[in-house]
Amino acid sequence: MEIMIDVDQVANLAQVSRATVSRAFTRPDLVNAKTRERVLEIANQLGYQPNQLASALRRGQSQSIGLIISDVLNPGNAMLVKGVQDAAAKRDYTVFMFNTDEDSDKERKALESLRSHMPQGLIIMPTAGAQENLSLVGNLPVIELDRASGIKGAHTVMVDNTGGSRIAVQHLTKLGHKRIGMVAGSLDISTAVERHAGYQQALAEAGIPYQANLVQIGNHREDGGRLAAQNLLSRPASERPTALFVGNNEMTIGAIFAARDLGLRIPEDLSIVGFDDSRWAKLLQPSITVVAQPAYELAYLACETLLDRLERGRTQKPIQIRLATNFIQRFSTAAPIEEEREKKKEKR
Amino acid sequence: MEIMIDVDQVANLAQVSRATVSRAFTRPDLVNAKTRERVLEIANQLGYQPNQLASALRRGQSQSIGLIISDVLNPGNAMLVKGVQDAAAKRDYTVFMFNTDEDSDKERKALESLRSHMPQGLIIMPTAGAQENLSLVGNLPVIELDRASGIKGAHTVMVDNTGGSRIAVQHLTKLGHKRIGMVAGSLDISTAVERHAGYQQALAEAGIPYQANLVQIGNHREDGGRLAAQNLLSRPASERPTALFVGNNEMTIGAIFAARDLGLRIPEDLSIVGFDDSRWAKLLQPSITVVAQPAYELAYLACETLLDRLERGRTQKPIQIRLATNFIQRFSTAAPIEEEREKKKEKR
DNA sequence: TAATGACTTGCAATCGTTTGCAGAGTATAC
DNA sequence: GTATACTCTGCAAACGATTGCAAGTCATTA
Repeated sequence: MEIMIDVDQVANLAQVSRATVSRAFTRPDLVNAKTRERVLEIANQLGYQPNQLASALRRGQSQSIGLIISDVLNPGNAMLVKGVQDAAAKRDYTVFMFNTDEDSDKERKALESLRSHMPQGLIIMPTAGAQENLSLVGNLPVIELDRASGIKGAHTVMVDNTGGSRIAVQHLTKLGHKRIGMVAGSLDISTAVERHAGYQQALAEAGIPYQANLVQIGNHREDGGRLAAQNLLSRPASERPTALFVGNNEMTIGAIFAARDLGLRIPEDLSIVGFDDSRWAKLLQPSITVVAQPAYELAYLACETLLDRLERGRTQKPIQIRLATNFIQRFSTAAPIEEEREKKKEKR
Repeated sequence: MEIMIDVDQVANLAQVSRATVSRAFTRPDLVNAKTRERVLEIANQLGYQPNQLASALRRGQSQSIGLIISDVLNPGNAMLVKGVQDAAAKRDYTVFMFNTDEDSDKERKALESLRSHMPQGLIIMPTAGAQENLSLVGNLPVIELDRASGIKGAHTVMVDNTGGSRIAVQHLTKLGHKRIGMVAGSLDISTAVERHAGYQQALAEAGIPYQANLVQIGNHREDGGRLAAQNLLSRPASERPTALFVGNNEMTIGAIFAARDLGLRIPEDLSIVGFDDSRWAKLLQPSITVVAQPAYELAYLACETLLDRLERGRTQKPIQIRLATNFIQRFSTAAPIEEEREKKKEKR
């Protein structure tokens, strides 16, 4: 990399000034067609590429954006990363990625670090403390991805969590389930709140009273889901939920393990619906019914929206996009056993 | 972000020169304790942070490294990303990540784009065309992660693919399998070659002749694995392998589907061992026996190695690190059925 | 008292681009 | 032939930090 060649070298060989070389790249219309060709030809031969750092410094535009995500290890988030990267690459932007691991402090550090790189915009999946942290970035254009920080007037690109959850739980009520448990995420995260709301709506619609003790909060990870599900499933059969709606992919794994630990068969003894699709949901036997999110599209769209905004200038109204979720019925749900018995009685 | 404050603003308020402010941050020993404190105090109040771009430009050191990986969506790769990021963050380096999707052209583009950001080093999971592409980066310090590009004298940090595969296949031969198939990756990738070599070694040790037609090449993805496995498993029972060793995680999924399609029970009719551990390998019933890779550690180590090299200067000899794999025996393998019969005969 | 040295600080050049301004050259209109 | 417009190019000043060099202060030493 010590062999970097700069404008001057190209300029010398092409017998023009530094300025002309620069313009040949950035304002082709301003330079004579012949000279431009000559310059580009020589630049190409030498393998010249404008130094982004210098260019960004001078223009005050870095041609890069920041991406702050909670954890790449979650396959759903990896999708988000990919979507953003692809959209950015398509328009020749570079992305700086940081992981917060759901930790507000790491988020603040990431923002500080990011700031000194002069990104032109930011896509963030905010942690619970984002509201405060985001003041650090001044008036940098920000798009909140997947969740909302709660900042008023923020631009957001999210899925319809409430609607998705509602359909999932409707599916369960239609099967005849009356005691439907939920393993919810921590309620300081907007997605968790919305999914919980969808659960409540579907219950209400089915005329089933909401029982707070059927909702357990997990920590968004496998162990949290397992604990929460254990709590719900180890109750005596008459109080035990016959179906479980789980608020994200990792916790669904925990819930499945909990069911297995207790010897509950899926779907005979317990119906399960999870939020987020995944490799294993398709692969398991029985495969798991889920609310799938268009994660890639979501992220791609968020990035495009951000870049549009950067290039077309500020918009007056906050952008707030919601993408629909996709309910995928597989084989982890069935009518509850009591229900079966009642049907048999009726037939006689 | 338009509210960026620069050295001069701090300098003015602190009644010192620009130079002193800069030195207060970068060479604290060179400035009087009292002034330094005053400067830092004021800088802190204003929320001043040195502009990385300007700093990098002037010093010729960007405090950043590049990371080029084939695809974040593969959970194994996501681990690599996390490992590199964590190691880099710990030492205040920023990482530029690019995906190649195993496409040589994208790799070249990534390298070009990277170059203009003046990274100080590069960690790359090379594609098949990397040997050529890497000439683009001049003498930038590079570490090859997970695979080798084939460039002589390159620095590499990889796992012991051959040894790991050998143990996996030994496990199968010890169970009594004679016809062991392999779904291998494309042989222009070093890991695929090495894993295939381990397979051959284990067969040789068990006195089983190598049969080329028991080895099918897949494309590293699920569909490729499925096709390859279908080919092997749809043969008449007398020619069909009783066990399968699959070269990576995605293809293992394909192989499992292929087995299911053909109504083969695991492990009764078919034993399976995969390379790479994963969520679903633990979760499936039966859970899948695998060769696990220390992906996070591998990446962390690769990044540390690179940064050490950057800070301590060039090393004379190429660094070549191999980490051991971990064989995890689960429930997807068993003795072949013929073997069982023979045992019963012996008992009489 | 003058000289030596240690310790601080500031000046100004520099990193590689971009770009406002002005000047040179050519073409068009009167 | 002169005025006007237009096209193209170069000069030199930025962008925001770092750093070699020189100069200033002060204490110590001969």
